[in-house]
Amino acid sequence: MEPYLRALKNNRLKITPRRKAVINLFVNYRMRMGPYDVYGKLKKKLPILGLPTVYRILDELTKAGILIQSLSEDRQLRYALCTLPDAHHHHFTCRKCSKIEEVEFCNFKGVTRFIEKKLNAKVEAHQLQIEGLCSECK
Amino acid sequence: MEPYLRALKNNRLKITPRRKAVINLFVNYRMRMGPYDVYGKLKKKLPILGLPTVYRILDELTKAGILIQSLSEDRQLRYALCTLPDAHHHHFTCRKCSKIEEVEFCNFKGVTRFIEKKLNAKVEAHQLQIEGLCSECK
DNA sequence: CTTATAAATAGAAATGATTTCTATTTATAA
DNA sequence: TTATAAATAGAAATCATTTCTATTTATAAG
Repeated sequence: MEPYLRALKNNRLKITPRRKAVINLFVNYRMRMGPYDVYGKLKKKLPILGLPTVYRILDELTKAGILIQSLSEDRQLRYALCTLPDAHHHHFTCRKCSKIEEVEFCNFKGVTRFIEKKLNAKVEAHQLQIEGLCSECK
Repeated sequence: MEPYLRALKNNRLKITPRRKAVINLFVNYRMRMGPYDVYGKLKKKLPILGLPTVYRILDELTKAGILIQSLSEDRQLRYALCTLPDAHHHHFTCRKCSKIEEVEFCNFKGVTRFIEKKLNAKVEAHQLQIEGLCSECK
């Protein structure tokens, strides 16, 4: 918990009960959740809570490097705790339980070389979504 | 044009003026476009045209393998003509002119091996978005 | 410990993409 | 030519997300 609170401070974000509750939720549920999931789970403990607040907090925590975003199949954003905030990496999402695991491996150089040579283009960014079944669900 | 009309027939889709117009648009504009772009461009020639029709046609043409989908930064779907309907491949999108180019290269095996070994998971699908500047825009 | 201030929040309302629904029209196969 | 299922328009509904405004709160300075 402490490193996350430190991250809040580093990003000039006040430590509020709502933000702490959101972080706690992700620490406890190590899966990806969308704004409405978070809202639903927190509403029990914090009856006075607005959905726009959840949207905003998820966005702020992402900018602070505490959460990462991933696109779900319905094109809505889901969030999960990021434990590798600094290194370039990808994420594996379990299609059954929604668990997110970090993948510290990227062999994107080959594709980049191919594109820059064959298409004579400049590659600026890439985003990889990997899905499947985690060790428990398969 | 003929191969696309054949693809319509193969998918039991009637050859209608609207569908032909959408295909024609993508043949002429070799860039990615969203439903509203398509609607705007076609509305000039076909004043009687509904936006839901455009949404539906784009979806049908995608299922028929005539178009491919790509997610734009705002998480909305964009479409482009697919000239490699059968082979697994990825797409490069120019950030400036929206042109889509097909990338006949995929070195996903390395990542898959890494994940299946390290996480003991089963990889079922991957989706790669590559962006940058095309040869003309860079 | 107060207090001042900017930041954070609730709740209502607006926005905007996408889908649904129903009546009408149309492509096409017989 | 005609019957039929498929396609379409246009209005309306849906639903995620954002904006707005008044109120509350974290926190830094005294």
